Amino acid sequence: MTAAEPTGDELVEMLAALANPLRLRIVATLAGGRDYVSHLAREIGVSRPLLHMHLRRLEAAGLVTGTLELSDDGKAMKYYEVTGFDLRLTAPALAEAAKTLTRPDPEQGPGSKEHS
Amino acid sequence: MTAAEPTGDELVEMLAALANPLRLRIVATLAGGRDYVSHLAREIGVSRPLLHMHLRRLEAAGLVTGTLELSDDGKAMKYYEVTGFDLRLTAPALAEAAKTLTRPDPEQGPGSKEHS
DNA sequence: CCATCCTGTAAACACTTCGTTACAGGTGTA
DNA sequence: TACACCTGTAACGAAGTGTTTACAGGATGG
Repeated sequence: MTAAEPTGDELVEMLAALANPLRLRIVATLAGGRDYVSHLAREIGVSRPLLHMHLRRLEAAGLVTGTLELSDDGKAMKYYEVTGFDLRLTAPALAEAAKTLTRPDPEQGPGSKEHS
Repeated sequence: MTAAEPTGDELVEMLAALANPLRLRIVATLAGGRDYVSHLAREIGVSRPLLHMHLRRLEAAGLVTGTLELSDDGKAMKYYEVTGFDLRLTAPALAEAAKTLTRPDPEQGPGSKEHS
């Protein structure tokens, strides 16, 4: 497997996703086995809408994946599980990743607010 | 040396410090050698006050260290350099770190806004 | 039909973060 | 004196983030 190194932008997104106590706990809990949203919310002790938002961020960063499945009694249940990520954070590694950063300063889409 | 694993809270702080394009670039630049604030600001292309703020965050997270030195012509110059951090981010490692999390939900200081 | 379980999303608010501008001081040199 | 460096910090606005509450639907079982 040996996942390819992420780009600078992807790395920032991953780090931002993990840089939150609640999201860190979500990943930690999922590391113990897959689970569906409502149950996971009860397990951790947060509201479902809140968990839903955090899971979206974690999934966007590629740290977890969700699959919609049907239970025996026909309910639609979304199961999440952790991906096999493996990041190494050292100064040289970060220097390498920084080479592929595309947004050093917040630049928005073209044609929005050009001055003279 | 083999730095001891940080606590969950410390890990979150480190990740939050690195989860920013500009700060990532700062660490990347310092990985190439120590530098003082004003020069580093010109190098990267940001204002000094802004760089100052980011350096404080990086230092608070233990990723860089700053030392105030006197140059040959007597100017006070603050040199920053990266520390020898080495973090491994995997699901099991995060699960281990999450055990030492002390702030699952944002709790602010006491006596601020108690209701009846 | 009503209750209970699952999903998703939008509105509103508090709070933090990011960035600029402006100011404070220090030293050494023309 | 004025200028060119260096440091630090406070004030302010813009933008992003985290959280709650409320609402939308679909499927099963009494």
